[in-house]
Amino acid sequence: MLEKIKQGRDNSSGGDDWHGKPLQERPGFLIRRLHQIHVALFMEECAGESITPVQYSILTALEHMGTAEQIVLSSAVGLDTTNVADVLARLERQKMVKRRMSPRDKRMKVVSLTETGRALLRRIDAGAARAHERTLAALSPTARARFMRDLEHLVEANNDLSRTPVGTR
Amino acid sequence: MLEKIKQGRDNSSGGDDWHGKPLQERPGFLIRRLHQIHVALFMEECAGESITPVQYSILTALEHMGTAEQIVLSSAVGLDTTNVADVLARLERQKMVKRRMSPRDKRMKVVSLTETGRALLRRIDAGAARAHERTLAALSPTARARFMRDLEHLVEANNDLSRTPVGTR
DNA sequence: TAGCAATCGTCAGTATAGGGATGATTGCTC
DNA sequence: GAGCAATCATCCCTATACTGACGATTGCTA
Repeated sequence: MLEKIKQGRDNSSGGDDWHGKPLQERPGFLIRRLHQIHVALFMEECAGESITPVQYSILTALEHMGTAEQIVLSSAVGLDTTNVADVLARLERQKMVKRRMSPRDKRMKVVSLTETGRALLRRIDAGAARAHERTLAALSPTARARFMRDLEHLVEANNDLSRTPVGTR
Repeated sequence: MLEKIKQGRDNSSGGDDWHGKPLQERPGFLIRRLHQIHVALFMEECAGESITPVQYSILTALEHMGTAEQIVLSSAVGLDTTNVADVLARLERQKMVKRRMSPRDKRMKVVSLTETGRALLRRIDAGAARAHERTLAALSPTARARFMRDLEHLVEANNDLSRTPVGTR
C-alpha cells in the first residue's frame, strides 16, 4: 500500500520516478546532505577561526567589489536581505566589516572590508580551498569537472526561482 | 584522499584552484544555491500544505519504517538528534506524528505516523516528485542520471563527516 | 550488586534561510 | 512641487542545523 500511488505524474523523459525510491536516491535529500557535508568540512578546515561558509562568501564578495551596498551584496551571494543584514551584523561585531549610511542614498548602507577582515581572508584561504577540494575529492578529476559544469548549469537555470537571484545587480 | 593539498595552494593538477575564482564557480557556493533552489521549488509545489522538505524526509522515513525511535530516525535522515526532536515537535503539534516513551527502554521515544500524517504524505507526493524533477530539469536525461550517480557517490564517500552519518542504524 | 560509563532525549545558545510588515527615503508623475 | 509608488534596511516570526551541557536511564563490570 505504499508502492504505486503515483497518480498525476508521468515520466515522459525516461523514468525519473522519485516516489518509492529510498531517501538516499532523491535529489533533494542528497543535495541537502552534500551541503551539510561541505559545511562540516569547511568548519573543520577553518577550525580556530570563527568563520562560516556564508560569512566567507560575503567577505570574498566584498574583497572583489571593494565596497558595496547591502542589497548588492545580497544579490551577489544569493541571500535574502534580511539574512545578509544578519550576517553583516555578526561580521561587524567581530570587526571584519564596516557599515555606514550611503551619502548618495540615505536608505542604503555601504559595507566595506576592514583590515582585520582582509587578514582573516588571507588566513583561511588555504583552508577554504581544502574544504572545497575535499568535498569533491571522491570523484575523479574528469567527473569532478563534469559535476561542476552540471552544478553551474542547474544553478544558473533555476537562478530566478530563489528569493534572491544571483548577479542581477 | 588529500594527497595533493600540501600547505599552500599550488594548482599543479588539472586546475582545481578555487582561490581567485568567482563565487559562482566554487563547489560550496553552488551546492548551497542548489539546496536553496530545491527548497524553494518544494515549497512552491507543496504550497497550501504546511510542510517542508525535511519534514517530508522524516515522514517518508517513518512511512517506510512504520515505527522508530528518534535516534533511529536521526540516523535515517542524517539529522542531529536535537534537530530531529525539534522537527518532530512541530510535526506532533500538527498531529502528523505520535510520540510515546518506549516501554523497552525508558530513555527512548517511539515515533509513529498518524492517519493525518499518512494522508498528508499522499497529498503532497506528486508535488514533491515535481519539485525533485524540476530541480534537475535543466540537465538532459543522460546528464541527470550521471549527476545523481556522482551526487550519491560524493555523499556516500563523506557520509561519516557530518555529525549524524546516514544509515548506521 | 553497587557503581560507573555509555546512551537517549532535551535545553540553551548560535548561525543560516526566508516570509511578511513597517518606516525612512527616494524618484517619478502629474 | 506635492503626492505617491518603489526601494532599502530592519523587525518579528518560523524553520533548519549544529555544539555543548545535562538529567534520566541502562547495561556492563568489578
